Amino acid sequence: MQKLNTRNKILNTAFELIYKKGFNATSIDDIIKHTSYTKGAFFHHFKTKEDLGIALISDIIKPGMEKVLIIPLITTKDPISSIYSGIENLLLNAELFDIKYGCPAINLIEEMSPVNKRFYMHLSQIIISWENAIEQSIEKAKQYKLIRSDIVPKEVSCFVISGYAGIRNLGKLKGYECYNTYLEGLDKYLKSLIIN
Amino acid sequence: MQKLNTRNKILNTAFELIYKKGFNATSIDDIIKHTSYTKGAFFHHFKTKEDLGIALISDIIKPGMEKVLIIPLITTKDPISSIYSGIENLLLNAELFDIKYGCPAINLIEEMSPVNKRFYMHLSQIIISWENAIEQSIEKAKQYKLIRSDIVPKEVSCFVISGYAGIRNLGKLKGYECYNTYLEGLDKYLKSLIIN
DNA sequence: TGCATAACATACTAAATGGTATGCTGCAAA
DNA sequence: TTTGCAGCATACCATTTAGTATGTTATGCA
Repeated sequence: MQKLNTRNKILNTAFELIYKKGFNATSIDDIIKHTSYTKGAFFHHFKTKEDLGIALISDIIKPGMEKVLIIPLITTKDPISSIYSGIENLLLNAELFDIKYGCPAINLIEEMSPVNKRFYMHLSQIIISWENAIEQSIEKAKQYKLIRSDIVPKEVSCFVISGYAGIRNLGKLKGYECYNTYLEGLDKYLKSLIIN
Repeated sequence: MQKLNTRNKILNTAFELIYKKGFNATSIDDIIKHTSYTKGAFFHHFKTKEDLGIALISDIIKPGMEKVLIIPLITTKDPISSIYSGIENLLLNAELFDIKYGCPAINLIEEMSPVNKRFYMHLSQIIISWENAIEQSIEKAKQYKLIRSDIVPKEVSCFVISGYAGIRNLGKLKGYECYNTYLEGLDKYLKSLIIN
């Protein structure tokens, strides 16, 4: 559990604001206005606004994604349904998230990865970890004879991850209805991999 | 064809910059610096920066999406392969686009639709048009007995559109390789709808 | 206890930002 | 020929921005 020291309080506040408004559109003044601290505290704990963004990814986003999407995949005995339930959990059960604002990680990929190398590197690492976890799950499922032998792990991970990223985008326009529609589609797709 | 008057020159320049850097991160000064005009010209043709953004959607993005994704679907005799080829064209053959910067429409949905009602309305309209075109194509394909009767049009449109949006996001991190991987997956998915 | 340093607060700055006020110029209509 | 206005240019402005300079206070440690 995260200790609620000053740094983490600022970080959590920044996370919520940046999640809802975007990184560039959220000012440092705006962040500290939502805490009990001042600019001195902010720049004592973070050298630049960019550093805050990177800390946000490392300390909040990355652990959050790993907890829901990656750890379960490593430990499970049922890889296919774990791929599904990780995404389902993230879509339906993440209390901090609001469908209107999508997924913090995907938002930052969209906004920052093309224009900032540090953001790009750190965000890439999260997605690569997820990819690897999915691909290893598929391999595992192959060994267990759970899925067809002609399935290409990299294709599945690409299809699953882009589907998640996309529904987070579409959800901003269409609301919860499309989450369920997408989850049905994902379920059918994953089941189509299984040996009959 | 767009007449290259002052307004359209500014609009085209703004489109390129906003496409690459995002709406908020692109300043009016930056836009006019890339044209032969000044701030007076800008505010003569656009009341506010927001108005420029909306004009960008109406005059450039919407017609572009309609031309590649919607018009072909309305006129085709082969709905399923037209759904595929529209996306393939947009991914591989749009010269103005760079995989690093994704899709202008998807970018604006991500950045602006949660925080600006006018952006939300105009961008929604584009996606709804695409949805409708896909769903009507699926209906048409059903009538032609090309696809299974149990296929739900809304599910297909949701799956296809979110897939496109998602691969635009993932592409920013992973480059062209994943476009081809995704297109293979899309092809397999669409063919799974066809009657054997 | 004394003291160094961490942990903040306050006040400030230079640059950038969206937008305005005002002026000039050429052209079309009367 | 004059007049009005579209189509710009120039100069300006208030606000916001990330970041700094300089303090003050708390705290751990010798």
